[in-house]
Amino acid sequence: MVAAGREPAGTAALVLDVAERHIQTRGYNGFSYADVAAELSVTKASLHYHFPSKSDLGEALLERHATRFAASLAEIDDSGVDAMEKVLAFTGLYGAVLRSGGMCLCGMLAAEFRTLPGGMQDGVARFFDLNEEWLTRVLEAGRADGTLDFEGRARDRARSAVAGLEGAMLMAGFFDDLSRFDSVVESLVEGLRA
Amino acid sequence: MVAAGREPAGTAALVLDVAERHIQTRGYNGFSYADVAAELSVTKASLHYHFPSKSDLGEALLERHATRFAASLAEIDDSGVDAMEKVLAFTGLYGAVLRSGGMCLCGMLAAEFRTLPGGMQDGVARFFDLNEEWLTRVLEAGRADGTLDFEGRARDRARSAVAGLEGAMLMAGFFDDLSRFDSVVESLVEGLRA
DNA sequence: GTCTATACAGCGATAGAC
DNA sequence: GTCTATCGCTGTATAGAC
Repeated sequence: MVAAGREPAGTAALVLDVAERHIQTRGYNGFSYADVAAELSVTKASLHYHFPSKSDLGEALLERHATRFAASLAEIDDSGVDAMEKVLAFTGLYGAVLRSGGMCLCGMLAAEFRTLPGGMQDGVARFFDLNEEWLTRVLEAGRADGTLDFEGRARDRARSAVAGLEGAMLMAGFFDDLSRFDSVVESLVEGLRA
Repeated sequence: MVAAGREPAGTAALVLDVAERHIQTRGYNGFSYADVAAELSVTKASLHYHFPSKSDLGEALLERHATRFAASLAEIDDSGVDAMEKVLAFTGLYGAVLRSGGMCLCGMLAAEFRTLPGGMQDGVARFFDLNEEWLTRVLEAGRADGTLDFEGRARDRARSAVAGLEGAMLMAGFFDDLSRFDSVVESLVEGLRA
C-alpha cells in the first residue's frame, strides 16, 4: 500500500508511469491491464496487487499528477519572475507534455468523463480548479502591478486560457504539429501584454 | 447499401444518429453495438447488416457529418452577412452542438485518434481541414475589406480559433457550464474586431 | 431487413501456490 | 510481490432462418 501523502515507489510507480502515457495517448478506455503488464513484463495479476481495480489505478494516478503539478506551480511562484514570465512558464508545462508525445492527461480524461468512475471525475475537476485558481491569481497580480493588461475578470481570462491550451494540445497532437500549439500561446500572450 | 453522395435513410440513418450522440458524449471507444441496438430496440445483428464493422459505421458517420457541415458553411456564405457575422455564425455551429449536450464529434475523435481505424483518422483530418480553409478565407476577406483587423497570417488565426473552440467545448462540456464556451468566443471575437 | 444463435477474443478481476 | 490458472462478462462479428 501507498503511504498517505507520498508518491508510490517501485513497481507501483512504474505502473503509474506506463498508465499515464497510455492515457495521454489513447485515453482511459483505450488501454488495458494487459497492455501495461506486457510493457513491464509482468502479469495482469501483479498489477491488481498494486491497484485492485482500474479505477484505483486511475485515482492514484490523478493524485500523483495533482501533487506534481502543484509542485511545479509552486516552483514557478518561487522563481520570482514577473507575471508574464509566470504565464509563459505555465504554458511551458503544457508544452512539455505535448513535446513528450501526448495529450494533457486531464484533457483526455475530460473528453471521456461520462465513462469514468466517479472518483476519477472528481480528480479531473480538481486539477482544472487548481489550474484556474493559480492562473487567476497570477493574472490579478500582474494587472495590479501593471505588468499585464487585459479586459474583464481575471477568472474568465484564466478559464479561456486553460481551454485554449487544452484545445491547442488536442489539435497539435492530432496533426503532430507543434506550431499549432505555439500559435495559441502566442495569441494568449498578446492578449495579456501591457 | 447507401447510394453514393446521398445520406443514409431509414434504419441506417437512425443508427448514425444514435452513434453520433454516443461518440459526442462517450467517445468511439465508449459505446458498443449493444448500446445502439438497445436504444433502437433492434438486435446487434441488424446493425451489422447496415454497417458490417464498427469502423464502417464510424466512416459513414464522418462522411455524413462532413457533408452536413459543408452545407452549413455554404449557407453562411450565401447569407451575405459581413465577415464578423460569419465568424459568429461559425462559432454558433459549435455552440449548438455543445447546447445539445455533447462534445464536437471530431474533437472527441481527435482525442482518441491513436486508437481509431485509419479511415476514420483521415475523416477527422478532413473535417478540420475544411474548418480551417473556410475560416481562413473568411478572415482574409474580412481583413481585405476592412471589417476585420488582426495581426499575422489568417491561417494561423483560423487554426488558433478552431483549437480554442475545441478546447472551449471540452471544458464547457466537462463543467456543464456554457459560459466557459461564451468566454472563449468573446475573446476570439475581440481579437478580430476592426 | 430483422431475427436467433453462436463464435471467439479481450476485458477486469480473483484464488491460491510460491 | 509475483506467478499460473481461471472466471464471468462484454466486445465485435458471422451464419443461417424467417
